[in-house]
Amino acid sequence: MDKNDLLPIGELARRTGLAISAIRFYEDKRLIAPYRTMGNQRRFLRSDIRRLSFILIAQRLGLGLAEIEEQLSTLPQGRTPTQSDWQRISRQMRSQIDQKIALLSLTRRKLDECIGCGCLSLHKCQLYNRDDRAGTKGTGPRFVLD
Amino acid sequence: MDKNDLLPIGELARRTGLAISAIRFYEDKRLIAPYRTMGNQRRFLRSDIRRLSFILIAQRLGLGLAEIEEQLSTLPQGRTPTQSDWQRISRQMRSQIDQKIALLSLTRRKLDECIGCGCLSLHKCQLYNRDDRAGTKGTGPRFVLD
DNA sequence: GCTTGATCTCAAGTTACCTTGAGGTTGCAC
DNA sequence: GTGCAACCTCAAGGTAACTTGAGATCAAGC
Repeated sequence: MDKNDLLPIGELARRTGLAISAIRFYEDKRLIAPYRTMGNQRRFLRSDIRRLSFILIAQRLGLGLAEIEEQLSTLPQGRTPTQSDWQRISRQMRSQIDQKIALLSLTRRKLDECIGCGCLSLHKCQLYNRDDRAGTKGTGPRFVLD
Repeated sequence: MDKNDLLPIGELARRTGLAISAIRFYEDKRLIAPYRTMGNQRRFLRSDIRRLSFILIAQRLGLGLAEIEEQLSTLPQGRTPTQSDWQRISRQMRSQIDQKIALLSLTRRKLDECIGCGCLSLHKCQLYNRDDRAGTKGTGPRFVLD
């Protein structure tokens, strides 16, 4: 492996837009595992740029670092991930986006149904009606959202 | 105003599924402003259930409590919000959902373009290519995402 | 070989969003 | 009028995702 292929942390930070502290933090959380020089400085692979890209994208989709770690842990250890490794993980992300869109569409539909009466209950006004009927007994609606 | 229309905090918690501590916390953050009994206990309006519903829904859409407070502050003070007050605010929420869906669709489209090569850069592989060409000078791509 | 910018570790701080606990008070039913 | 569940305040703790600061070390050019 060519030495020029290894990036110091500052370079990686510049390339990804992340703060150096954030990258170190991610290492702490096992999202990334750089080599070390004899002097204990971190050296990253080029492919780590993509790894960090993945983290940024996945975060945007609302995943927590723990979940992201889970996804990343399916990448091969010891070697730079191949194109098809990334493809596999990209496709999974795509289906997560699909799910998110579906959920939002559902929420929108429910909301539309409620705009008519302004109840905001997301339950076809059941909550609203129940309140109006002064129903104080029974467990009542515990969760406004599914 | 009928006394029976006022709910103690425990009741509100039961009805919304929120923890009592969370409701008190929201009061702290000025998201809700209950009356007090002479003995200093909180008493909520029925319409506060909807207020809390709104908070829960808006949070799901990714709004922070501060932003939610901003929306809620447009509700009339001193009186129970009317149907059309809630309608106005619901419609605004709807457009926020629309925006969110649009953003996700865009992300999905970009991702699709990238799955072909597995680069994950969301920039039509520019990042990937640049790396492969060992371009170490220039500022380089600072932000992987828009 | 020396200087200087980049890097290191480790502890503590930050913001958002709450929960938990201690210690005390209220209010309703009997 | 008493008991006890439900309520109160205030301070501190918890988690996620980082940042900041102190004090020390590394690496690369001159």
